Amino acid sequence: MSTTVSTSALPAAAEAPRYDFRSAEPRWQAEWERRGCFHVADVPADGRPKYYVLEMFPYPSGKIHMGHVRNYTLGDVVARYKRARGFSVLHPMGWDAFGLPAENAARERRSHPAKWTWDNIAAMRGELKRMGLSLDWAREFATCDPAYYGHQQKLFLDMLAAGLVERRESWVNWDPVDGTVLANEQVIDGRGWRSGALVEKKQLSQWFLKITQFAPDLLAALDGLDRWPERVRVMQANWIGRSEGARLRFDLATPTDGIDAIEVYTTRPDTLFGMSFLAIAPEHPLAAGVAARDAGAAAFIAACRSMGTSEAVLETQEKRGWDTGLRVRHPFLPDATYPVWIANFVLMEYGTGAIFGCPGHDQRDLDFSRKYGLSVVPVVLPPGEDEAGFSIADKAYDGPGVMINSGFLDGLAAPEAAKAAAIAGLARLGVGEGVVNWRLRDWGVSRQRYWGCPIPVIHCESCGVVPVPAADLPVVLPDDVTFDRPGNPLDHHPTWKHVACPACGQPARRETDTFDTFVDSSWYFARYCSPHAAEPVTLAAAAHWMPVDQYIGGIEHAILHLLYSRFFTRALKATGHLALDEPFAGLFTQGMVTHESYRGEDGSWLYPEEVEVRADGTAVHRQTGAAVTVGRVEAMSKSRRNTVDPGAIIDRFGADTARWFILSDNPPDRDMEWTESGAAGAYRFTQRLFRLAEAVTALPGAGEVPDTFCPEARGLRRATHRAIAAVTEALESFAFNVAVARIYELANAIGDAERAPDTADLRWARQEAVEMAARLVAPMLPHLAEEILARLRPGGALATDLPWPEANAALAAADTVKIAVQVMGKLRGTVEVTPGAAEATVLAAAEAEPNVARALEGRRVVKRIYVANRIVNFVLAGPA
RNA sequence: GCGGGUGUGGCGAAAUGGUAACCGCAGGAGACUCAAAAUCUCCCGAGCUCCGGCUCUUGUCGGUUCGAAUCCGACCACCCGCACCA
Repeated sequence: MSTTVSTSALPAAAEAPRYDFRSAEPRWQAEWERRGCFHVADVPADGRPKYYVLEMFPYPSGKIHMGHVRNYTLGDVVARYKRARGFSVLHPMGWDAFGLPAENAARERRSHPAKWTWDNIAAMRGELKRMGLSLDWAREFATCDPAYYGHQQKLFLDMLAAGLVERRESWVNWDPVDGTVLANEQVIDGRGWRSGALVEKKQLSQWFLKITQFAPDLLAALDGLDRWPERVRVMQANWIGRSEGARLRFDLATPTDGIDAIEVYTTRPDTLFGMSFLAIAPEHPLAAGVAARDAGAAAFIAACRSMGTSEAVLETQEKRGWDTGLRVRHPFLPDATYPVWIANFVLMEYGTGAIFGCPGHDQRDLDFSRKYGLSVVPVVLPPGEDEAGFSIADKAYDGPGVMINSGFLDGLAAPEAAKAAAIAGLARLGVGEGVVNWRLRDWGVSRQRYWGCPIPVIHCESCGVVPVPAADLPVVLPDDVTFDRPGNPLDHHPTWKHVACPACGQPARRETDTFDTFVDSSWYFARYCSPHAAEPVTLAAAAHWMPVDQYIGGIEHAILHLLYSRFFTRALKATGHLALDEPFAGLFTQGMVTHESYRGEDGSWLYPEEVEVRADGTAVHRQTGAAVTVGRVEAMSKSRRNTVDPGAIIDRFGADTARWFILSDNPPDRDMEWTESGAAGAYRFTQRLFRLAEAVTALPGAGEVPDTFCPEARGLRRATHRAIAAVTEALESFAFNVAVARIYELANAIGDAERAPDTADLRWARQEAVEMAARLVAPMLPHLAEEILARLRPGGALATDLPWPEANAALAAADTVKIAVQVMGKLRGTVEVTPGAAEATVLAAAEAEPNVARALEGRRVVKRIYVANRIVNFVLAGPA
């Protein structure tokens, strides 16, 4: 016989639970709203210290998912806890509302992106409100509202005036069928993800925000972000990618097409004497000239261009090249010349788009040289090798050593000393210099889309690019657009783009590109400080609330969103809109929510609610009874159908249960597995806590604090005050699962006290314990906490408004402590003594413990270790 | 390849130099019940046991220490990020 642990084991609606969350949760949500509990002013005058809690705002897809529930639960616990600790807490919510899904929906369902988006927002707002989050809803905004994006246009124009914006040509992935630019991740196997058309590399004029201008500071300031996860800082540092090297010029033996030299960037100028070729990127200007004369070169370049940019292709791609026939002179060896190749592994976007090849000490260069029979000269001798016997086989050596075969560098230590000498040598000759290079590139923000913030400029034939005058902002998206043909609807609109030039009044053309949606999310945290202000950011409000004290979201935003926001904050400072550099003082990255996946006999994915999982781990289809294969536990995804709908969970168990299970399961930075049994267990606890509380509230009041307490009452008070201390510590350190465990212990202690004889002092202690339990769970189970406190103290303060309880250390202290007694590090017994007992007393008791005494018998004790209130260890002489 | 992380009962985990496994989930036994659900009680790392205890156990091997899940070194496995970055 197998029992089920599936949804059928859940309480039927017919049996009324004693704690009726269905009536309590909406009732308390309405009460909080009525009292304005979570509302704060833009610039508060109440003198309380501020705390800004922010969770990454959601994209309005139409439904919240478990990842949202986890994210907003974590943030809400922090917000409610900090509020109880006396902070004035800013905890806002809004919508990251621009983006492609709205346009796709428009194409597929003939629904307008605006309507689709606002409908989704309304639906998701309702779902979020059911979670009982302590949000200041008066601050809500959506980035697709001109009231928001108009300010964004102003910020852009100010950045433009400050020289932080540039218009320039750049290579993009172009989908010729959809008539739009694709992001790298939208190119799959060289084809557009939606049209399936072969993607072309095309040069387009695009707007760039000059994030590279801040690269040094964005890197250096990472050190100060001590409340950020180490791995996020490492990821950002890698992304910014600082490297030290040299830029140097190689003169062409014969100038060609008016070009007489090639500039190269290298991090290893010390290996210059090991050079055997020079390679340029297929997009390098010199390559175009070569291709014009050499059909083979032209064909090679064309092949590289169609190769695609996907990682999989790059990874497996063989190193290939084309000899241009040109030769360059070596800066240090005027008589030596080297061939110039076009190579598929040289990137135009990094460094100068040209490298010198040193096959002895770079694996790529070695692979290339072996393929085309180029020379390999070792110039760094590894420690312990002798010069005569050392040669390079199929493994380049990139470690430290001593310079050989390198003229004036011979004998120097590689890489550092030799690098410095080589750079000095290049500088002396006037052909190169030491430089710092960055991997970070400027941020291209132009998108050929409708559903985004219009870029507020006008193109005039005579005046060039003219900013839209501030008085004409916002530049509002037209409503009457069609999606019946490919390309950007803004560009197709009959009238929208035709305007008079603000400078000369002649007919001109509006910019029809819109911003990358990452722009929208790069300053929303600042707008929350004064969401209704006439200016984008109010300095006084931002000065009060910024930075965000605790930011919470997914690790998937570790680089782009967080880096862009850090850049934007600096850019806003440079344009006078903000007065700080770092937007997020503390960052927490949560793990994903996962679930088992299920497949039917025909291999199709099944939703969890279609499946009945038996206790032995096998599963069947609920309707058909057919066998179901239980698959891996994976991140919830629609395609695998291993999703659980938060709305359904809240219907069945209530918001508190969903919150409690999410918090209790494991540490919040790890992936958690959503299970039906775990959710049911959390539900049982909410009922149990309510029942324990009700048993106490049903008793007559216990009155004044008793003078003395019986041992049971003392024990309960000890459990209560220990729980206060432990839960406080756990919440401070984001160890919510530990906080939950300590609350279970307190509940167990309350349950034990129920079975002890009912004395007045125990009754008092039980009331104290129940009250404290309610206040300790309030950040996690806010509705249940209110319900319990309202019964315990009718007409009293809301749990939401009570200060955080203080533990009484004297009450938490134990009457006796159990001390472990070890002999040679092995546990042989325990002794119970009063806390702080004299060392001699404890040692005597330890030696007298029968099992310890037996272990000590006939042996000489050479050392007695005593750690107060913890442990005794006897060290014996000689062998056993 | 480089960088970061993780590894503890059947499962999620706790303990960050001092009695390994708190708390929960799953499981087992019992109470209540005509019965079930709910609830409550007890058991629950492995092996041995003369029932006093003993031995083993935190990925593996070594080291430091009176004492190591915890600190150090080497290795193994898995996860994540980055990458022809010159």
